[in-house]
Amino acid sequence: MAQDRDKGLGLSATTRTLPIALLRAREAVMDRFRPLLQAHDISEQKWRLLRILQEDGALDATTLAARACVLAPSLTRMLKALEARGFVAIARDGADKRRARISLLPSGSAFLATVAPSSAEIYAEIEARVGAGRLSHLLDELEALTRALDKG
Amino acid sequence: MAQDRDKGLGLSATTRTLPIALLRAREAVMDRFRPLLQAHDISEQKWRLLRILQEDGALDATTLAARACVLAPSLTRMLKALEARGFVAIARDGADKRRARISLLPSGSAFLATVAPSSAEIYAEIEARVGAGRLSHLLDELEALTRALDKG
DNA sequence: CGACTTTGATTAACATGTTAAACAGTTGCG
DNA sequence: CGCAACTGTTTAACATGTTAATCAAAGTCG
Repeated sequence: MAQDRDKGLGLSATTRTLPIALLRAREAVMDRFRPLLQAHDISEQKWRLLRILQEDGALDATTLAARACVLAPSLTRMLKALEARGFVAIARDGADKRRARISLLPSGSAFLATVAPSSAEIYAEIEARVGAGRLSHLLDELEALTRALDKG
Repeated sequence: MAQDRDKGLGLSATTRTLPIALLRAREAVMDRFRPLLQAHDISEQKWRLLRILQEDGALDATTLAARACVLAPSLTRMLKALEARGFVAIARDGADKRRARISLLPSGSAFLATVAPSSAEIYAEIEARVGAGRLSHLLDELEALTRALDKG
């Protein structure tokens, strides 16, 4: 939109650019969750891995990395930690021995069950603050944006 | 929204949660900018610092960190690199010697001018793909979300 | 079959995120 | 004034992001 642009460089005002607006919004959201995750000694990224595994079942490393939005090297390191904690198992695929098959162990599942209620509570608080309809609409728009940019 | 919830833990589907949706959207956007920033040997975060300084003028470290969404320790390290490259100057405030005053140098300004056209071009491509009205609306909603969560 | 390419995962090296601690400068108050 | 609390920045230590390089296992093609 023309009114978002400055005169000098043809760039939008920083508050009206997707990279910064998305970053600030995400920080505002995560600030609400960080105390909970910290209390349970789990990072935001590892929590994401557990959530994806719980939702999709066992996955190979590449798929898990893509769904959780982490890069392969980060995944390797985090999986070691989650394995050491007894939350996941890492096995080699029988058919293709390059592939790692990551699965959620019972104690990982139990951990999810422990933290989930507080997490849902925080999310409900956010939903109440923003408005359920508005939040749902925003998620739709974010999904549309992602799809519009993802390929092509 | 009820249909976003699973039966087991009371958590929303990962694709319908703000943290992951915002992360994926941001990744999709940044994937478009990364090649440009890489070609000019500047990180996404340092580019943000330069943009904020250009927009707001000289700032103290705390304010700059808040606007650019970086933490103080990261800022310290990045400013050293930007100072070494001749893009910014770091001076002590006269009145309060604890405060660092960060200002954009001419060569930093020139660098911004060099990269800006390509950046604007990429942003225009995104705008065309998503739709200008839709994008503007999304930015409004993101700003509203951030404000709704930022304090209280 | 054997050399070449490709693929999935890991390792390496460095930048940034993140929390806690240190440190100097400032403020408040007896 | 002098000491205690506080503030802005830096340092330290470790986790994660990021790219390039490595490695083993599959696939390709002669």
